[in-house]
Amino acid sequence: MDEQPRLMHSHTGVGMAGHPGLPQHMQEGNGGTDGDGRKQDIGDILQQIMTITDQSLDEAQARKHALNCHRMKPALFNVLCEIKEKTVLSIRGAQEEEPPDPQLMRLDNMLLAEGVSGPEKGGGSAAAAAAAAASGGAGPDNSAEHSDYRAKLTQIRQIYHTELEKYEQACNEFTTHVMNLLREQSRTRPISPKEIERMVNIIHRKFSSIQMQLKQSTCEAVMILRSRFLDARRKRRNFNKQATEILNEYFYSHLSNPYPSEEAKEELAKKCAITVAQVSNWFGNKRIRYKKNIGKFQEEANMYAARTAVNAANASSHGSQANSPSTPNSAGSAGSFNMSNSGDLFMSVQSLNGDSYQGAQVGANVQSQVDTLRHVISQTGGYSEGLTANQMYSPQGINANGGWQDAPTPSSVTSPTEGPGSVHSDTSN
DNA sequence: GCAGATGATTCGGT
DNA sequence: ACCGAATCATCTGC
Repeated sequence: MDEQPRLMHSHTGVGMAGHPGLPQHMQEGNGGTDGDGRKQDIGDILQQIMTITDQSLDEAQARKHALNCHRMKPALFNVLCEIKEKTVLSIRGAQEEEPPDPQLMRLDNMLLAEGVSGPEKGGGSAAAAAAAAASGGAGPDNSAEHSDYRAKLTQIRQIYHTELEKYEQACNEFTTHVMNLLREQSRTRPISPKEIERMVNIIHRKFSSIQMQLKQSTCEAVMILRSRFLDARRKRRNFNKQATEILNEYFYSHLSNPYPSEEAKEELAKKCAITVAQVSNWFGNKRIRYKKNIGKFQEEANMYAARTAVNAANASSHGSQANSPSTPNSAGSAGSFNMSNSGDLFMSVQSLNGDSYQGAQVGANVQSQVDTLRHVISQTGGYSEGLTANQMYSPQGINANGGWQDAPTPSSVTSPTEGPGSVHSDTSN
C-alpha cells in the first residue's frame, strides 16, 4: 500500500491517459493492454469512489483499503491532483491579498487611544483625564472617580487581553490540528502545501473576525464606561453644608451687589472646595431664585445677616476684623476671606488697588452694609420697631426693573444706621 | 412616590 | 465673556 503523502508539488508533468505526460504506470495498464480495458478500469474505480459514501462505515473502510491498494490508484491520484490544482488556480486570485479592513483599523486605533491595547500606561489615566476635562469641572471626589474609571478600564483591558490570548491559542491549536489533518489526508486525497497554507489563512481570517468581534465589544464596553463616567460627573450633587453657608454668607452680605469678582470667586471656590464655575453657577442660580421669590428667602437672609453682624460685632469687640468674604471686585487675599472692611476701608482698598473708582460699586457695598445692619437691628429689636418683615429686609438691591441696583448712592444710607452703626461699623460687606 | 430644592446646562441678550 | 432666564436632572425630606 502506498502510504507516501501525495503532495502535488511532487507530481509535475502528470496528465490524463492518452495525453502527453500521462504517467508511465497508467499507460502500462494491466493485463488488458487496450484502451477500452483501461477506461473500464478507471470507470470502475471512479464508480467505487462515487458510491463510497452510500456504504456503511465498514464497507467504506474495506472499499477504501481496496482502492488504496489498487494498482491504478497512484496514477488516478496524480490526475486528480492536477485537475484540482488547475481548478484551484482559477479561483485563487479572488481571495488573496485583501486590503486591511478599515473597521478593524478603527477599532485598533480606538483601543490604542483608550489604553486598552498597546503598552500599559497607567490604565488609561490619560483617557480618564480627557473625559474629566470634557465634562468641564472637577469636584472634590475627582480623584476617586478617576481611580474608579482607571480600575474599570484596567479590568476591561485584562479581560480583553485574556480573551485575545485565548483566541490566539485556540487559533494556533486549531491551525495545527487542521494542518496535521490535512497532511494526514494528503495521503489519500490531493492536497497541496499551498492549499494547506490557504486553509490556514482561512482559519486565521475566521479567528480574526472573532477577534474583531472581541475588539468591537471591548470598544463598546469602553464607550459605555466612558459615558457612564461622564454621566457620573454630570450628576448633580449637593454642596456640603459648610460650602453652602460660605456661599450664602457671601451672597447675603453682598446682597446689594451679589456679583463676586473673579478673585472672590476663586476664594470662595477654594473655601468651598468647588470650582470657580460652580461658584458662578451657584451665584447665577441664587440671584435668579432670590429675585424670583424674595419672600421665601427672607428668613434665610435674616439669619445670615444676623450671623454676619454678630461675627462682625465679636470681631470688633476683639479688636479684629470680621471673617467675611471679600467685597466684590476687591483684590483677593490668600487663604481667607478676611477682606471685609468698613465702607471707608473698602474705598481705600479700591483706591489702593488702582481700580477705576466706581461710586456705584461703593454705593452698593455701603448699601449692603445697611442691609445687614437693618437686619441685625431688627433681629435684636433695637431699631426696627414698626417695620414689617418685608420692610425689615427689603430687597434694596433690586431695582424697579427687577434688576440688581447697580448704583445706589452712598447718600441713600439713612441715618438710623448711625446710632448702632458704631457697634456694627465693621459689618462686612 | 411626590413636591420642593438645587446644581448644571442651554440659549439669547448685552 | 458674563448674565438672566428657562429648563433639565437629580437630590432630599416627607
